[in-house]
Amino acid sequence: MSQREPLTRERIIETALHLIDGQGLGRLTMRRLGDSLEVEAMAIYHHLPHGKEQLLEQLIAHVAALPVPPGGGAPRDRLRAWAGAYRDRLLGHVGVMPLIVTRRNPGALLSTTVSVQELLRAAGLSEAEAAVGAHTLLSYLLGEVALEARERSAGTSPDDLDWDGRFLAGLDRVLAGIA
Amino acid sequence: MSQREPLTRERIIETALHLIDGQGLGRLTMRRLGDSLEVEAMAIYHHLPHGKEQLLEQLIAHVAALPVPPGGGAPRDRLRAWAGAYRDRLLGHVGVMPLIVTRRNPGALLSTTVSVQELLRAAGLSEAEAAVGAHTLLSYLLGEVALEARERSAGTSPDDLDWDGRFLAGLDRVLAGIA
DNA sequence: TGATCGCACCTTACTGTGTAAAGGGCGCGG
DNA sequence: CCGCGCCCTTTACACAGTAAGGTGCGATCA
Repeated sequence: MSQREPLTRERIIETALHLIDGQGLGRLTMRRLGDSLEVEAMAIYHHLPHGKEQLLEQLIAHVAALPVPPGGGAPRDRLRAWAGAYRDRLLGHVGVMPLIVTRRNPGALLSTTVSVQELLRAAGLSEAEAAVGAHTLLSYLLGEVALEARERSAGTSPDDLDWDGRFLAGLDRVLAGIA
Repeated sequence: MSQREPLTRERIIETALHLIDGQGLGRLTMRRLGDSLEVEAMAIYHHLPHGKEQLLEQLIAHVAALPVPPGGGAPRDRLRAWAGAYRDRLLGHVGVMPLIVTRRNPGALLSTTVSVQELLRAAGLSEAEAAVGAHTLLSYLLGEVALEARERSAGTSPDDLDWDGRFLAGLDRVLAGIA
């Protein structure tokens, strides 16, 4: 009895994410993660040979990869919708933001950027303009969420700023310059 | 002989910054910092009672506080000039970026934001518009530099992207939506 | 002058971290 | 029934931050 389900890379990552969401990035520890998985810490290395480095990389990929969904409509509207969804995703895992913004990660953010870039390209912009536009939008979005996450990670937030409104207002200003 | 100069908070912070710039944030250690200062690690606690936490806080304040300089000229030009200077400052200490973007810091970024906000206010924008504008510009700037820093912290950069050009192009698009 | 005191620094030691290395044990093919 | 290989555990190490208390030296004052 009490058959625990098998240890897999997916289960490790999801548990780690859950741990971060519940207790904060600072408390994500190999041993604690092991405890949550009902396994010794070293068992994790069997599925993630490069240890914590690899774990964090996977976490970034899991949270930060969210390309613009295909579909029709005005480019600006599609971008606005996507940006809102992306921000929600990121704010849903504020603890991972430091990793996303900080750690070099080949691919995770790239795929997202590329999808934005392609949308802009399809909307008629030149390759160069699309590249600048995508980079600008992603910079704003990540910067904004990072600032927001910073503030929210304080204790009970005494500042009841209208983050949503501020984000949307800024987003419109940025989009105006892009598409 | 070999009188070492007295240990002060300023000397500690500058040495720490130098250490980060030279070896990376990951190698900033109390003991290593002590070595650089020719002092035992615990001596630092006499000048920074809250230890590493306080040290990092001071580092952020030292690097991230750079208000818009007073002066005349078109608001947009002043903002463009300031943004370029701020980015240079941040890129001059890429190792500190993770701290700036990540750690809650009461004041350091705030004073900078406020100075931008006041410039916009003086340029004729309403309080609300100025707040949104300042927040948007700072979000873009920090996001852009964070992405840039991430990429540059890779080994010898094989990607010879024109970061400066991209930053300036994006900056103009953002400024167009603000002032 | 000599005793006293307190500042600035050092010594020691503890907890917690990531992870290398090697040891089980259990199921499965021969 | 044997041995092998996959997963996991055990053990151990170097290094992190820092609490607690000791130490020496210059300044102060009788």
